[in-house]
Amino acid sequence: MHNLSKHIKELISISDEHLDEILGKFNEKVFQKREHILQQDAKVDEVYFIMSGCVRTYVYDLNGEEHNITFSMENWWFGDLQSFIKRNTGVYNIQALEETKVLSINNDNWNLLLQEVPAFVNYTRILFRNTMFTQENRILQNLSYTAAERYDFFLKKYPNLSQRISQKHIASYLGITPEFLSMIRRNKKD
Amino acid sequence: MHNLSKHIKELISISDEHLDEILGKFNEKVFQKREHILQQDAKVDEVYFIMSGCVRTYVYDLNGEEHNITFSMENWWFGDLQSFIKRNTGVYNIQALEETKVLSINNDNWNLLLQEVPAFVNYTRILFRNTMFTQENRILQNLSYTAAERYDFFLKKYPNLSQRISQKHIASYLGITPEFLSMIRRNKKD
DNA sequence: CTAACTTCTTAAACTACTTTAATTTTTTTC
DNA sequence: GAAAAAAATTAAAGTAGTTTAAGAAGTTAG
Repeated sequence: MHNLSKHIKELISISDEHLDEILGKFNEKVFQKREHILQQDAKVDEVYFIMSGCVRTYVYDLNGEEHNITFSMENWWFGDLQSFIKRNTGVYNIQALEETKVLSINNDNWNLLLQEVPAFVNYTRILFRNTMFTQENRILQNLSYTAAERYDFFLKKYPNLSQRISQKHIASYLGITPEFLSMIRRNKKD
Repeated sequence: MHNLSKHIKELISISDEHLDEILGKFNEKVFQKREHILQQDAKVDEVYFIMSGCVRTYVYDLNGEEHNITFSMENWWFGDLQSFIKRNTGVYNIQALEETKVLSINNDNWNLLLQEVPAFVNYTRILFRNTMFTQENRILQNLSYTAAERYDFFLKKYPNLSQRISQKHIASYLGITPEFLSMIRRNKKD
């Protein structure tokens, strides 16, 4: 449970009892490489904190093409939060890209913690806030920069991810084809 | 102060005393059409809730071109929240597109409310969460759809905004040139 | 260790979107 | 209410990114 307590303590101040109360609501799970953790239209009852490994969250567009919305790795949260909170069936697909160890929490326990542990309200508040900032920057980049520039930003922001994830998936995350990413990489060498 | 109390009550349950404590920390302000509310590199000490009117938030890219990141109108919050919270100078420019009446709250009062009114923590938590969801959907749309499709989504999501805001600004928000938006509109008529 | 499969690269033809520039329409200002 | 300024339209030429297709390199499974 070590990673998660560290993550919580980095964002808020909290007593050890409250921390234990939070940690007690989580279960450990392991997903194999290529295994699907969530599927579109399926029930969503959990969100996840990653201990080790890496996942991608993606959607299908109207032509049935996949688009990677986000990658998540060690010490990140992931899940279909919109569906989890609104109690709808899922809109995202989430797949493990490596063997991935997580801590999961279900909806009942999530709501219990929100009611009983004010520090958890504050922790998730800061989580949401930080995610909001990250997304704001991504929207800004998509509006303002070319694919080659966005690829450079990606490499700088997630230097180790680019070694762990196929270029096909990175291209999809950047909103371009794998062929065009390949061309960008060739041009960078000169 | 009516709009804001309504907005708060729609998102959380709260006592009248706590609501008054929150509302007491705000000031009314009016910005004229075309007036700048925030400028990049300037000090950011306030965030805003809109009573009436409409603003745009934009950045300059490396070529000095403007890009509209977001429009905000009645009953929405706006501001350079990243800079506000991190106590940095601003990265966004915000301009009133109409005469705009707002309630403003400064950083000291914001932090006071977070410390003294647990309901305010919860309220801002839900604000951040909803913004996160909106941004997630926008990223998804930018990855998956053509400019013409994104324009349709925009019209459906903000039907009245398109009458209040110039096409130049809508084009910038969609990440295309005004000329191309003009062509999209012409093709829609046939 | 080899076969089967998936990913990556290259290149040529194509399309969505941009750029430039000129004209028309709308809005602002005095 | 006329003059000036800003926004919208149109069209032609140009460019960033896609599509298609084929071969090379890397990964996975038996």
